[in-house]
Amino acid sequence: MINLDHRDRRPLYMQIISQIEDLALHGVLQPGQQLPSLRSLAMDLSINPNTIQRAYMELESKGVIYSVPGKGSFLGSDREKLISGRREAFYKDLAELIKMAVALQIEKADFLAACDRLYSSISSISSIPSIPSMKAGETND
Amino acid sequence: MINLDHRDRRPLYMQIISQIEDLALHGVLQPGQQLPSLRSLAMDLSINPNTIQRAYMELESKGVIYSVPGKGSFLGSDREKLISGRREAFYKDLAELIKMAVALQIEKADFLAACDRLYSSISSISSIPSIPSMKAGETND
DNA sequence: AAACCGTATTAAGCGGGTTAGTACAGTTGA
DNA sequence: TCAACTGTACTAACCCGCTTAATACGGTTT
Repeated sequence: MINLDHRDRRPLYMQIISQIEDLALHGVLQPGQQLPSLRSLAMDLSINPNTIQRAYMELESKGVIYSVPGKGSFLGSDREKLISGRREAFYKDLAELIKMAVALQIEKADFLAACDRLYSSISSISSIPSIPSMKAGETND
Repeated sequence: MINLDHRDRRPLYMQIISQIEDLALHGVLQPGQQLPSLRSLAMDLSINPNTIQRAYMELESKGVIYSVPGKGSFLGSDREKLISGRREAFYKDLAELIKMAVALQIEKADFLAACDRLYSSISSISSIPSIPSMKAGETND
């Protein structure tokens, strides 16, 4: 469900945060759905529970998930807010990237053509997956 | 000449590296031009000479600058290589960003329109400066 | 010779990230 | 009720990358 990349400069807890957000964005995680427990996910990833706790804590403060002592942690219900937040960050990154394009003297037409081409090839690959959904049976509700 | 940003997550030596590369790309630094000495730049930025040393060392290993013991450090002569290296990184970043756009379900047309608009506004602001070029005879400061 | 230059090395400190261990309270199901 | 979960909280220790500090050496310039 979650993959940690040790070549990634970002700390583990940040990787976990963004990957859970990604799963929520792609619909692999559904609103209200229970997340793995601190300890089980920690064991799963072979890292310390405290690291998961930190990720969950920040996810909760961002309003992405909510936790109930004794029960578990669950995905929040506002996917829209998550998307809008991500879009904000996205356009900020885009502006930074275009600054770089200008500095590199990449012509506008060339840049737009590259965007066009890349968008097509990428969108054809990463079609939205049709939700696996965890083991049927006693999952929460 | 160089500004360090303590809010920047990147370490000082990396900020120095990229800023010197930027200066070279924009032509503020000319091929063969002498860079500030380790100690003077360190004093200028109020940091330790070893940090400058590390930045210069990596810049040299990247072929951006070359150093002559007893003389100083100088900008290399291959601006083209620098640009092509940057472009490579640029298109890699662009691909990453577009992946994000697809994930955020930003329509291709909207994305391209945003690129168009942003490019125009950014390029109009950051027109390439017509090289100040320091006073002849005097090395930098 | 003096004042620069880059290079090299060792030691220390700092801070963020991570681990480890423990403890406590709420929930759940047998 | 008891056992096994859950999240929460806290402290101590550790690792590691970054940075500082203090030297030392050899080349260049005037």
